[in-house]
Amino acid sequence: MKKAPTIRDVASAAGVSVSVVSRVLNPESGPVAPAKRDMVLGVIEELGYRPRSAARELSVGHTPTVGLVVADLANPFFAQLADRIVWEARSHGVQVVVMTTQEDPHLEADSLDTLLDRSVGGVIATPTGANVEKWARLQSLGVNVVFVDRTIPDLANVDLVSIENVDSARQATDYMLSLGHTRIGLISGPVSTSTGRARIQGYQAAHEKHSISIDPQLIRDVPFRGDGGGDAVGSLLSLANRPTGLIVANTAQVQSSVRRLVQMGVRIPEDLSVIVFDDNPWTEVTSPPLSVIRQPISMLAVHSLELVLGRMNGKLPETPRTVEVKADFVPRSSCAPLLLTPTR
Amino acid sequence: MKKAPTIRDVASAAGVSVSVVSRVLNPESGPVAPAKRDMVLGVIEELGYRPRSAARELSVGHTPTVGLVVADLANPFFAQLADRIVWEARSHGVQVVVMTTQEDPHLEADSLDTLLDRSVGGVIATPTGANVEKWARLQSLGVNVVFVDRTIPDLANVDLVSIENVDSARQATDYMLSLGHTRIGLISGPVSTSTGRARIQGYQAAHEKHSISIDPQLIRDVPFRGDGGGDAVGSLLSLANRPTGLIVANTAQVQSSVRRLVQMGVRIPEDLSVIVFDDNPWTEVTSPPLSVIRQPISMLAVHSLELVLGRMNGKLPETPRTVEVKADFVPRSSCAPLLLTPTR
DNA sequence: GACCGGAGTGGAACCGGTTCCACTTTTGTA
DNA sequence: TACAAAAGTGGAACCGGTTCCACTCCGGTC
Repeated sequence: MKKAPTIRDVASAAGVSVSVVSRVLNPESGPVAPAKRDMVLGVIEELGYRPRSAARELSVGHTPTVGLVVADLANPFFAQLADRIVWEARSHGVQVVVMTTQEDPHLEADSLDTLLDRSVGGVIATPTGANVEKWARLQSLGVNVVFVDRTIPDLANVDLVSIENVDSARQATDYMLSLGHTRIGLISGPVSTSTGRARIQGYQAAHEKHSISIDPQLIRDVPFRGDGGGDAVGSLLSLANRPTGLIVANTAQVQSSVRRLVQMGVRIPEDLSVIVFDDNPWTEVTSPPLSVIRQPISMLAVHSLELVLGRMNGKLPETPRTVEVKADFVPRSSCAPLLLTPTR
Repeated sequence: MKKAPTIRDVASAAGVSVSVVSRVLNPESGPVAPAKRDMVLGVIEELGYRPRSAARELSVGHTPTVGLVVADLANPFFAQLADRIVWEARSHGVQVVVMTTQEDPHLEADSLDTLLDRSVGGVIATPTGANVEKWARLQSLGVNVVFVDRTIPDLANVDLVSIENVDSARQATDYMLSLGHTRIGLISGPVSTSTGRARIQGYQAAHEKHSISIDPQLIRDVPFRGDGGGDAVGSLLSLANRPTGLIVANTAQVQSSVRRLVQMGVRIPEDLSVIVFDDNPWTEVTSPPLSVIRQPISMLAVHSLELVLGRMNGKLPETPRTVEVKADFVPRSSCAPLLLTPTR
């Protein structure tokens, strides 16, 4: 366990000053004679020297690091998002510190403090919806914030990358209505979240277009954590006038909801047509394969990283941006026309 | 965008020296008069002061940060592992920098360099199997390395946390043999990985116990990336004397393998009994639900973090540890006795 | 009443980079 | 040939913490 060489070791081994070595390391910071440059590079190679990022960070005041604050890595949607962001960041030479909130505002607040201590240049987050003042403080200290998937409407000056939530829900609902279903259950995220509200709105819009009134009992906004999806399924299917279609618009509850359907022995699509928000690879191997709203996760990752890096380089206009990417509706065999659905 | 207060701001606002403030921050580093302590804490609170971790890191030489080098967050197994580790680390006040290798030794090498620059105190990793000298160098610079899930036998002095791979594979194979199957396909990870080898070994051990010889054609070691699982399924099922059982012991290829089975219209368990390595929640909602080897992911996370933190605090004996945790075999309805399997 | 030891405090060096500035050498131009 | 501008270099301050050390008070003990 020997200690790593420092810039001064390199300088003295190469017979130059530390300034020269530093300029070799950061070419744009000043000129170096080509011959000397090669020589220094040789010494660096030979000694296996690597600059310590803490030292650099201390003197320049910030790091090429972004914080990623995500609800839950065990949810495949967030896991894939994180995967893409980490990947994309690396290709830009940027590091990612991943934190999870488990949807708990308290933990979220902790995470933000920690990221502040690390003086990250930017944060990409799926906010819980709380901690408004904390987010604002973060921004006032110069940390660039980009929300992805969801947002907090009360917070000004935040970039947002999301899918077209209203439209996606509208499209899924529209499809079911066109198949003749008139009683469609909706399991959404909490109305305290922007995605929850938007998807309910899309659901309503489709009904309006078809001039079909909505039974409020059919809309269930459930928390992301826990087993609310399964419970909602149970409760929806025990309604006197039970729905013939179901849209699960809460990615975190898809698994729970589907499991309950299987446990209850519900036949899909004979008893119930189903569409879920999630392009989880497993949706293809259930029987039948599920119709899904496919979220373009790579696009979300690319855009959010681009935004946060753009802000960090100051290469973006002041005004906050909202990027909405299209989500595809992928029909599979979990939906059938109402005519084929026998009434119980 | 005002700049954050420093320790000197706090000191002058409180009318004390920076030493005192520092001692308030790190109580074990020296005495402070109780009255003064409270006063300084008040000023800290009032100014919203937070110590910058870069400065501390620079002077103490290391950070309470561990690097997590994982193959692929899009794989639910690793995603859950990462989730648990990040979670567990937070409760110890430790940060986690997550990197992914996508099973590429080149990217793995990059990741290690980066972690070195960050002077992390420890690394938890699922190694690709390459970069032996790089790992050794990391250790020689005082970075504690804990491998999880897999290991590199050539590398001495590394802690390892894994499931009982040999035994798990043996158990799964044994179960199938007891059902009367004699031709059991095995899709494992590459033999260049410790898990690949161990699981094949367990498969062989079970056969020996039952005095059944193995047709080498039935063992397919496929890469983690790509679609090797699906291809292996196709090829196994087109053998003249096709297997009546299949064990997928490559977590990354379960999804691909199962998808191919579905696409080919293979009836489970009538045509083929199936066991997979993965306790992915989705295995319960396929039809039929799949028999699985359930990896105790939380245990893996807890142990690996405990090991790496223990090493960082120097509270562990020198000798490397190997922790093997039991993996449960969970029988579901994807396996049937051979008698019920019609011969084609 | 002199002496000792420990609590409490401040000064300043240090960690390993970056960068400003002053200085010397080269190059280019009139 | 003379002189200005540019290229190249080294010294030293600085970023914001930690920690060693010297120093001043105390109270307690013979």
